[in-house]
Amino acid sequence: MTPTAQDRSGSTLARLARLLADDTRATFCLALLGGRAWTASELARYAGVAPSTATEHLNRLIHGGLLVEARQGRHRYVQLASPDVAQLLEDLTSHLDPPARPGRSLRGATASAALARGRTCYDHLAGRLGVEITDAMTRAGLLQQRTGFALTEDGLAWLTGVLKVTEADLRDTRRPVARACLDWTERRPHLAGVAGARVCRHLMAERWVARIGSGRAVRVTPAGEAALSDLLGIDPAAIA
Amino acid sequence: MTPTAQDRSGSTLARLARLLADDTRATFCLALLGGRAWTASELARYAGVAPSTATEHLNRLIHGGLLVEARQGRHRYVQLASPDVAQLLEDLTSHLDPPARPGRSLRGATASAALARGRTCYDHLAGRLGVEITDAMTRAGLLQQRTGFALTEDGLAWLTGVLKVTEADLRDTRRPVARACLDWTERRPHLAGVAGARVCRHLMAERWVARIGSGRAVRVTPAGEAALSDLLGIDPAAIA
DNA sequence: CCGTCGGTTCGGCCGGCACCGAAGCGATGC
DNA sequence: GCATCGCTTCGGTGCCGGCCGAACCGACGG
Repeated sequence: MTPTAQDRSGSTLARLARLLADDTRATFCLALLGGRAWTASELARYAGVAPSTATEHLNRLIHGGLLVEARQGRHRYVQLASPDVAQLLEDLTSHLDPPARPGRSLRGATASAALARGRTCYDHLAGRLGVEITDAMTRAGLLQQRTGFALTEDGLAWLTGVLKVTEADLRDTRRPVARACLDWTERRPHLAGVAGARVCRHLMAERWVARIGSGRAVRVTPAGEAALSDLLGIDPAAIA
Repeated sequence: MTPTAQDRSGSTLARLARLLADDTRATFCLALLGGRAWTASELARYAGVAPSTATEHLNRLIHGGLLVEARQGRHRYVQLASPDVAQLLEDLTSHLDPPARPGRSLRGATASAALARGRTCYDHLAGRLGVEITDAMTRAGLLQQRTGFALTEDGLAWLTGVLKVTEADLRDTRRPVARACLDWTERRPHLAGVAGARVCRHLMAERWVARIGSGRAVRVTPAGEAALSDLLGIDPAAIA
């Protein structure tokens, strides 16, 4: 026990936690976890606070390094500062209490059902869709989760061959190639990291999955159902 | 944008963050991240608050599910509730600002130097020692970090053969066998998960590493230097 | 050029909460 | 038995920060 020599890290941890310790700011961050940039007033309306209140919160989040802004004309666009921040938020949400299934109103129920079915998690896919793709890749021997979480050699070849991802594109960033992201609704791991981002980008580019409205939710297109069934043997019913 | 249908998750995230959003509570949690159980007054003295204040904080942390208590006579021992909570704290600390090298007083400098050299991170090893072991295992082909983070087949055999860990002991828990834990001082990944815990337990049991005092810091014994050099080819100078 | 709109600044209000000291309580030890 | 010790409970205090509305500013559009 070192009475006086306690490292100053407790207070820096507290400072970080304080940024997320408010309902409104937490709501902002989770909305931004979808990966898109939002304007200040969009967020204000979404969270149900006055514009002036939203301004103060955004200032704190930006100053704290969680968000970055891009001003365009009279608009102030904000988004998560980096994949690092996105991972931080994923980590936190994966430790939250059970998702609380019900869903009160019909609107709420259908909206959260859509999120549970498929959504973006910053730059990769999550929800039942994300888990299903991960499981299919594991069954196909492209991914192994027995002694950790990593692509196999076949998986690496699949990414470069089938998805046309270059080796350099996978490698020269400081992020891990593949990591597990624990799904908040499914309580199961799904593929994140650079590989997860590339899979998501490819599926979006081919229009196999598309965003629903402006939120985080995504749906699989008819062409996507066929392609996923073809590429990974995913039963369309599993992701319907 | 769904004005009213925002999922209630923002407020549960905020509730979790609020538990860590206070200097004193954060200091408690980081102290407990060492893995040992502390009494209430130890923590109070360590954080520099009155016993009554510590009681209130502990109640909140326990009620919030981060800590569990064990009462023995007039003592109240607390520790982290689960490896899950430990991982949550690791995740958070790995996203903190740079460690701020200096270290003002001599006492503070030597104490934090000891922590940087080697420490426990709940149930596995961290600091330069943890990173060095991880790197050595990677060089020896026991671990691969190229396409993710996982033990190799050789690594699995090494654990069961050399470290006498049974397959069942590695498998039948819900935790991943191997995962990366980003080191706060080194900014590099080191081995966590069940495998990390077993390596740490084995090294402690053989008295190759030993705790320094009652905190998180550990040191390598002379026997440990020889064993690590022998088993993994680690240069004693690298972990001195 | 003036109206509108997105965003910001400022003042003021209010609730929550971190802290302490004093008093109380059960366990321990002499 | 009494003194001590670890912990808890309870009042009281003070501060921090989340919220709003009103006024303001700059960008845009007719």
